[in-house]
Amino acid sequence: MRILVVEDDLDGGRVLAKGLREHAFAVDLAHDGSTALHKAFVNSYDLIILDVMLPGKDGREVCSELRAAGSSVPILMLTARDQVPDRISGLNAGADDYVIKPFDLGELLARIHALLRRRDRLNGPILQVADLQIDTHQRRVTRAGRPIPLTAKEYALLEYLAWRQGAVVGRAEISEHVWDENYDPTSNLIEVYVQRLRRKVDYGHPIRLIHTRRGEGYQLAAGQSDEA
Amino acid sequence: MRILVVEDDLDGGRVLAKGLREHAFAVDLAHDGSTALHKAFVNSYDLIILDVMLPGKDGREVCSELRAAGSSVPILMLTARDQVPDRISGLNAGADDYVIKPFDLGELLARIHALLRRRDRLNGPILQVADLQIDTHQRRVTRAGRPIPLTAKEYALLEYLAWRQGAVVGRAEISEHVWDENYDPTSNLIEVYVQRLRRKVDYGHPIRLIHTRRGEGYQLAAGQSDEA
DNA sequence: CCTCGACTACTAAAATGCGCATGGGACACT
DNA sequence: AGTGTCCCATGCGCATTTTAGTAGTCGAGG
Repeated sequence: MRILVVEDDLDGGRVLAKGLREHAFAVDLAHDGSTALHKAFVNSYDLIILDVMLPGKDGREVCSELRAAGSSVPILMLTARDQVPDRISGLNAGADDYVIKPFDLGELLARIHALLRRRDRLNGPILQVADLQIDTHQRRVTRAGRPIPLTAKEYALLEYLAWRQGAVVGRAEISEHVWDENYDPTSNLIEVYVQRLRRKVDYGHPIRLIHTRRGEGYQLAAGQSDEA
Repeated sequence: MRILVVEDDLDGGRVLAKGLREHAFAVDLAHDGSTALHKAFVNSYDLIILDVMLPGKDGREVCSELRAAGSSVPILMLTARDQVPDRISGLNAGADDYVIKPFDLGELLARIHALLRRRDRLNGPILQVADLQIDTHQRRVTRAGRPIPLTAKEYALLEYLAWRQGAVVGRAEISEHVWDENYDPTSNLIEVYVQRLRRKVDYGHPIRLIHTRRGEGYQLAAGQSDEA
């Protein structure tokens, strides 16, 4: 899941980005409203975290411009404690939720997941593909009841594939959602990580879940006969 | 919504079928694995409810054979309470969910709706030409229920023809959409790929779907008028 | 009805480049 | 310093794509 963090405080932004990356999000940063809008239009984010206080265009303006442009990306606003009216105007501008600074990372993550879930119309935090279960809250993966330890990137990739389960997912889509704007399309990172996931997820199981569609992309699904 | 119930206990099956019909499902019954497989191939169900305990082929076998044949129909397994390992092996065989017998009809209905909802969320637009079906998300093609494996280019060509089904599609249009700007118009690539598609799609079927319009292009359609 | 030329079908071999595997290096955090 | 994750680079096998060549079909005009 790829997130855009818009925050004028450089350090604050970096700290937040790091925290999110540890929880398997791909994070881009923007430090002012115009940059934020530009990035939001160019890339496809799954969520945008928007500080109200920004140089130039403030958060509410960014938000309403996005909505005016027809974007339905979930937006989470950050507001300072003493600016209570900001909450109201933020929601008015089209934000989906707000969090008061200073915030606890755990709470922020909970709100993020709630927004993502709402968008996906998922009923719960568990993604399931055959006997593979992914708890998106705890970031825990099990297959046939056995826990599978994954690194942040491995998890991010698996979760994205699971979120689009059944569909053939192209490399461009994967890099868009699992990596950030610095992804180098000539690298073979995706293949490397798919291979790592296979070792951990598919090894020793009768049916494979991660399928290669040569020339098209990858697919996470239960039933795939590779020939016929 | 059409459901296949596979249950060897005649009374149990009838009771379940009645309960489902009261909730507006169309229900077919099968009492053993082979019949179930046959019905599943001939008809297209929206969901299959599969008892693990069956005479002859058991539920897991039916399940994995369906998956091996490329079917992606949602499968809900019924397992007895004391056969806990069945849950695992059921999911292993490619089932999407399981319910423990004896079950409450309300709970079963909830699971059914959850699976159907998931399918709706995940299933993309399906192109259909006579008995040829193209799932554009899974990139899977079936004719008369049988999966047809295609390479990336073959699929791209077929999807484009299907997208413009009925119309006569010229070579220029095909090369524009299926190949890139470097396409060499003196090559016979299109003819080669049309030929490959015919082998896979039309061979062994009474009606041809891929038609040549001499001097004009090609056409994907069920019944073509042979004059001009 | 036959012939001819243009268009299309089919086959097979050559070339391309995708995806897999693996190991080592950069970087950060302990 | 040590551990682990992420990223980069190389080489290879092989499915797919492409090229090329021959056989076959169609339809109009003689």
